[in-house]
Amino acid sequence: MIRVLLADDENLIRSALAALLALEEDLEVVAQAASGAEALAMARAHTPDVAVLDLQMPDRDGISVAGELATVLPGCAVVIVTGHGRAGHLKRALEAGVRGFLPKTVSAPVLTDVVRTVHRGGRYVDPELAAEAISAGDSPLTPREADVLELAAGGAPVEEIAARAHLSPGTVRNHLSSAAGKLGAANRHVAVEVARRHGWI
Amino acid sequence: MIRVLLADDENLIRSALAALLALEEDLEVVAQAASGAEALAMARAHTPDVAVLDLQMPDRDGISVAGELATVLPGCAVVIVTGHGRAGHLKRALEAGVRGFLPKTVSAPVLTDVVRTVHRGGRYVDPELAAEAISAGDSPLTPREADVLELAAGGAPVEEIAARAHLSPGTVRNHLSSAAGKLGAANRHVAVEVARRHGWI
DNA sequence: GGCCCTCCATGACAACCGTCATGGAGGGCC
DNA sequence: GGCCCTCCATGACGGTTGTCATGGAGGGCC
Repeated sequence: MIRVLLADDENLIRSALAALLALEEDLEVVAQAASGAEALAMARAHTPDVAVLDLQMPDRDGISVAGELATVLPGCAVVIVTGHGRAGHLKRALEAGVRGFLPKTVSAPVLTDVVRTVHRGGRYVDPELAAEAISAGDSPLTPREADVLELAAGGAPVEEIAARAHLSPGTVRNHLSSAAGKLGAANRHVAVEVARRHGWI
Repeated sequence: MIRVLLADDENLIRSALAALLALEEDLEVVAQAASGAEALAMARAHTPDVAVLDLQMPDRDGISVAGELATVLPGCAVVIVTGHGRAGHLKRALEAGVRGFLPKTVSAPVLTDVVRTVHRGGRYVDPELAAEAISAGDSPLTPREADVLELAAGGAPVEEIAARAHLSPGTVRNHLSSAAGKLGAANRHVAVEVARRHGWI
């Protein structure tokens, strides 16, 4: 019997996934959590074999939870499930020791199979996402460019970004321009979109 | 026995919800669909009693599907389920004849109860969302302002928006400025964010 | 009809943003 | 040390954007 921890902030989805996993005879959902912090607490309390984490949770993302889980409970394999599959997230997840990475578009049997696979010590990442991650490669943005672009994500004017980053407005414009050029974007706003789509910010 | 149609583009979530509903003795999932068009086709073929539709689907949103369903299959009650609950969407959904409206954060028993409620002819909207919709009120944007703001959503330059809307660039700027003013936004990009958050575009 | 209101459309002006050229700071390599 | 490279920072220039004042079109109301 594989003991599973399930974490997702959307109660309906979490309950539904629990119902789905419970249909399998060799799987048992021993704990559920609605946030990253709760997931860690539940993991300590119930020592599950496999943790299935949603990527997006209100307090912290599933990847940082996975990273902490790797030190707290090394024997527990982690599977990340996400609505929007971004190549950058996959890369960060694998660096954090995640053993399975799936978009929510996969069919139900895939999830149960992946839970079994990672429990046996195997790995699984969605083939389409893997291809995208390989072709996309690393982020072309320098650290400052990524910082500034992130601050620009809310649509803030340049001067406000400059104040927050402790930079001259001219420097901010330059970083934004450089980032937009690297991302093939006509202006910083579409640059933000592109970077988000790739998981680079 | 209540015959249910389930539509959601994320296969995993759809399967999980199906498993959840199948646990209830008085509910039966008679058809599933991964897109709006498929949902309509399935509805014609299987004449379900209740349709549970995701708000966001690749081809068309759940509300437009609900509107068409109301004419094609008047006896079928519609429940909309959504990840991000926006007040504007709720309003549009009710105008389209939707009888139930839920965010995915609700607990599992709520969904099954709502399916039963709408099947009996009742209605249900999430209380928190209802309160937000009432306090938020109608969109303050004029039709043209909403059109132009929607075209600006991708970060396109003004001239491109003007070409698509068959307007002068000056007029486009004016509409954007007016919309931003009404929304309390410093520029059109945050205006887009605000309008999206309220479901006005 | 006459009046008022909102919405739509346009152009002028100032402020903002993207691009360029330039130079300093730090790390890898011979 | 000397060289080269990338990253970071700054200011000047031209195009784009946001704001304002203005006027026409259409609908509701007396």
